[in-house]
Amino acid sequence: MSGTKPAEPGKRSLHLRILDDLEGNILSGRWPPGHRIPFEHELTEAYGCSRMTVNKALTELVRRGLIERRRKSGSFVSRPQSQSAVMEIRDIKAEVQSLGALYRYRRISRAERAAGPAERKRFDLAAGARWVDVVAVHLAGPRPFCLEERLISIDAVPEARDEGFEQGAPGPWLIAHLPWSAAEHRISAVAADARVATLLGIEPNAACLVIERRTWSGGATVTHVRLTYPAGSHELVAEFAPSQHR
Amino acid sequence: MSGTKPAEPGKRSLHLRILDDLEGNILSGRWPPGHRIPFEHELTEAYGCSRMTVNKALTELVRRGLIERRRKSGSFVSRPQSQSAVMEIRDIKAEVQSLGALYRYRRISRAERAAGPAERKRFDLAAGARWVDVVAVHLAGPRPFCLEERLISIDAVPEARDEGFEQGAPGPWLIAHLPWSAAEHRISAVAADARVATLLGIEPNAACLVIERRTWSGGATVTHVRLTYPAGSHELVAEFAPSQHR
DNA sequence: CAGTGGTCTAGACCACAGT
DNA sequence: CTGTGGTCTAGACCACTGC
Repeated sequence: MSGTKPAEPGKRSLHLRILDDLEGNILSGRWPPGHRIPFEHELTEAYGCSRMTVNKALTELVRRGLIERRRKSGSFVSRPQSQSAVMEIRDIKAEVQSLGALYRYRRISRAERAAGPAERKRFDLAAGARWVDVVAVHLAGPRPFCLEERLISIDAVPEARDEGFEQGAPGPWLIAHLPWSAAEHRISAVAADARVATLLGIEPNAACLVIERRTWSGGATVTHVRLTYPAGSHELVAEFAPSQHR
Repeated sequence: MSGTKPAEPGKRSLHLRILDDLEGNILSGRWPPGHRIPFEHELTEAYGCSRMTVNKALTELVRRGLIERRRKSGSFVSRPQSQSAVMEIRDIKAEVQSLGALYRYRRISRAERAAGPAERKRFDLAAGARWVDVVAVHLAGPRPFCLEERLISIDAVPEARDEGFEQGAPGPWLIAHLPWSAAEHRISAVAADARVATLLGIEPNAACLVIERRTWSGGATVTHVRLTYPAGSHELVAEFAPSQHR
């Protein structure tokens, strides 16, 4: 009377198929943040399986941070957490303030322009793609702390057209306007060129830490940011403990 | 007839307790890599619960990479994978070779010495703790690629006493001799001082990327390494996609 | 109070790898 | 063939929370 559904040959197990389906709906944006996903008993019916099976998929989505669950209310698509939970790249404002310094933000320039051919290739953009191109400096007290060079795809985030980014940095603004996305970080050291040295108030050729983050969703780049920190002002820390059940 | 064990108040759920117990045995080293952990039916008996419950804990251990399971044979403690699966910090040799260059390794010095007071404090070491202190250069073709400054705790890895590290780098050697451990990375940019500049064949004050990795197990630091790359020779890449079921 | 998720059971069939 | 893990079922009781 029990022990059925032995997983047909060549097929992934049922709970993985359910997981893929749900995750697909979330990552594609079909189910935006805040959306209530079907109840367990509804999924049970839809897939013709027992509750434990759908529960396994839903539990995994919780672990991945894609949904949050509340008794009596249901399960809801989470809002993407700031940047990346893996490598703690926090909000620059919070970082400066945690150093005990006064945080200030100064926009240097903002332009709207077409993506060049090299950019289109590097960032998987369609022909005719356009950027909002922002340059800004984050300050800790009197000293420049970090130079931000930001590109935002107008196709992906059309609201960026109406934003001057004069008062607030693009990063926090984007978090509220971005769908679920993947990110890639590149971290390197460079010698400051003349322009960067001027903007950061350091000597030309001084050592800098550069963090580039490319964020994309559904194949195309959504935003790209290059953060340049004078040597010594910033350290990236990542801890990899084998376990940390919150 | 069913529906028992409602999780006593104040207690974590049973599968989490089982998970903690097993994980404790692995991370403490009581169950070394390769050790066969109890079969599901044995755990079922030991905890007086159903198979699904122990399976939930074991499945989570697989997900965390702490065990591997083979039908008919059982479940075994995994060997710690090279460095960190999260941030791809690969073997330096492999990295150089993937650039198409000839890899060479040159040990500069090796010493055995007591840890200083500052080190003991920073690294949670007992009084009288001793290091094996190795300095070496990794080369890509004719050019220095990376400077390695390595400390190995003799208490944690006594076999290091018998190793000269003249032929092979400490990193690969350690992977075979280390128990499960946690790691913390610090990434920063620095200007090369005179000594580093000489060893790497670059100008003094040239920009360098520095990766420091501290590895510890059971409270005390096992090894600490500082890798210094000339700017441009090395980039750290980390991708954070929301999903990647292997 | 009622509906949802959180957890658990006591089985079951199957695939797979050692013997 | 046998023993292990992989998966699934059809229930169950409980805790929490919104109404």
